Amino acid sequence: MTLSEENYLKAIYHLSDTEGKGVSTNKLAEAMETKASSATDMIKKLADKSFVNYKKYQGVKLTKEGRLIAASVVRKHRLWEVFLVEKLNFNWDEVHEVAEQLEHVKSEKLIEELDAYLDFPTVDPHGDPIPDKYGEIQADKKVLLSSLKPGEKGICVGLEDTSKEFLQYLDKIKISLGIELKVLEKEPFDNSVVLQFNDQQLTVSAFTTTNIYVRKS
Amino acid sequence: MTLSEENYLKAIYHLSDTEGKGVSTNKLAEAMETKASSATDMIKKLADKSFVNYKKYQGVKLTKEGRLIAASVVRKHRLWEVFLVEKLNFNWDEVHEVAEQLEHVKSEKLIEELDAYLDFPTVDPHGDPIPDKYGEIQADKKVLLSSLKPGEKGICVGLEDTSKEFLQYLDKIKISLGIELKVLEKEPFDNSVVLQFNDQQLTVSAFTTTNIYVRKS
DNA sequence: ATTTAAATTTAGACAAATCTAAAAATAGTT
DNA sequence: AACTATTTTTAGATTTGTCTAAATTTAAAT
Ligand SMILES: [Mn+2]
Ligand SMILES: [Mn+2]
Ligand SMILES: [Mn+2]
Ligand SMILES: [Mn+2]
Repeated sequence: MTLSEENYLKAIYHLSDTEGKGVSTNKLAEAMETKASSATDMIKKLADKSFVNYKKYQGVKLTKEGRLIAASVVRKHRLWEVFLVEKLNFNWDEVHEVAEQLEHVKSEKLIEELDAYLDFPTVDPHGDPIPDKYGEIQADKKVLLSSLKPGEKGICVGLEDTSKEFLQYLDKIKISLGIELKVLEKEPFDNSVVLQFNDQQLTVSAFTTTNIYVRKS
Repeated sequence: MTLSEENYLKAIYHLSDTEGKGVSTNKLAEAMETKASSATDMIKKLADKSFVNYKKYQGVKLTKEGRLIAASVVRKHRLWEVFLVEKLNFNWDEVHEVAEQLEHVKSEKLIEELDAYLDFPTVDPHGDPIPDKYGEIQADKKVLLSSLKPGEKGICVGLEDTSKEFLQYLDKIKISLGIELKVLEKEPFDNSVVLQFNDQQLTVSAFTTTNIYVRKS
């Protein structure tokens, strides 16, 4: 596995929705910040190695083998993110670039020992689940904050958008994983929401409520 | 800096003796496990970027800038080796291959935080010094075990050969860094040496005594 | 059912890092 | 000093991953 192959498999993994449709060449190229022709080239190579199933013009789907490799890269990425935050004083908006590099280090022992050293975490610093060594993730019944009705409460357990900008915004308004959010009011006009948490009230935009996952409480 | 450029600079760094002579193309190619023609190609590229001084047929020398980059890679390599041994239960003969990968991860914060997390170690698990962030290493007045005369004692502080085989041999005979070795006898015939340590006596070969560094005690 | 637009693939080129084989330079030896 | 052996460089080819531009296929719209 080359670095590039791993990154493409990871991108296909993230773009694969649960429905049966394959990932389109354009979507893949966009995710990889490259051109569609380059994506086509790589798709062919991955298909040759039978990490993906590919029919011309029909998009790609991961094979069982390809999905395992992709999940293993995601596992490493997220374990390293935990390490950076828990042990090396990184903030949650600083870990991604470094984890992008660390996820490609090859050593079975390294990742298993790291997992143990971190006490077998199940989620990364952004609330995303960490696949086990067989590529399995235990699904969490989380819902978007925007789905809560006024009066309902939920614990913040994850994010849809994990961009640096959004993470820094959440830092600023003091929303972090584990915090309990109560929906006080919804403004039908623009779908903004008044939240209560930490003994304060704050109005947030529809963007914010559709990018935060909660477990109802 | 590409991965390949970093590895070549590191190889030149390790091959540079204190005398003024440059590193020969053949020596460099051998160290990189590649062909001389490939080494020449890379030397030209590094010279273009002024990381080395190069005159055809005269070998290469690192410039100040090249030496700093090489030292930084060595610093990362050795810090990661410490991490693997101290935190992740690696043995000293298992760390090198993984450190070869980790040394190329780019993040100023990562390496400085790792350094602090490890409590600013000065040597790696094999006793090799860790350059500081400016590429400086404080030289240790260590001598080869073979230079001790019968009756003299020394603390084991480093190794010349850090191959897996030698490390595993040292594990087997229970010699590790920090242990005190006393030379009881030298056999002129084959330069084998009778050592006393840990309340036991053991005869070791000339190879062993010329690949262990001690600080006289 | 054509025509137009969008998505996708192909063809050909390029940079990085490597190789083999051949040429050139240096070092060692008579 | 001339010849030989070794070292080093050059020339040309190869692989990987990328690009642009053109051709092809599919989807959408008359
Ligand atoms: Mn990430
Ligand atoms: Mn994450
Ligand atoms: Mn090492
Ligand atoms: Mn070492």
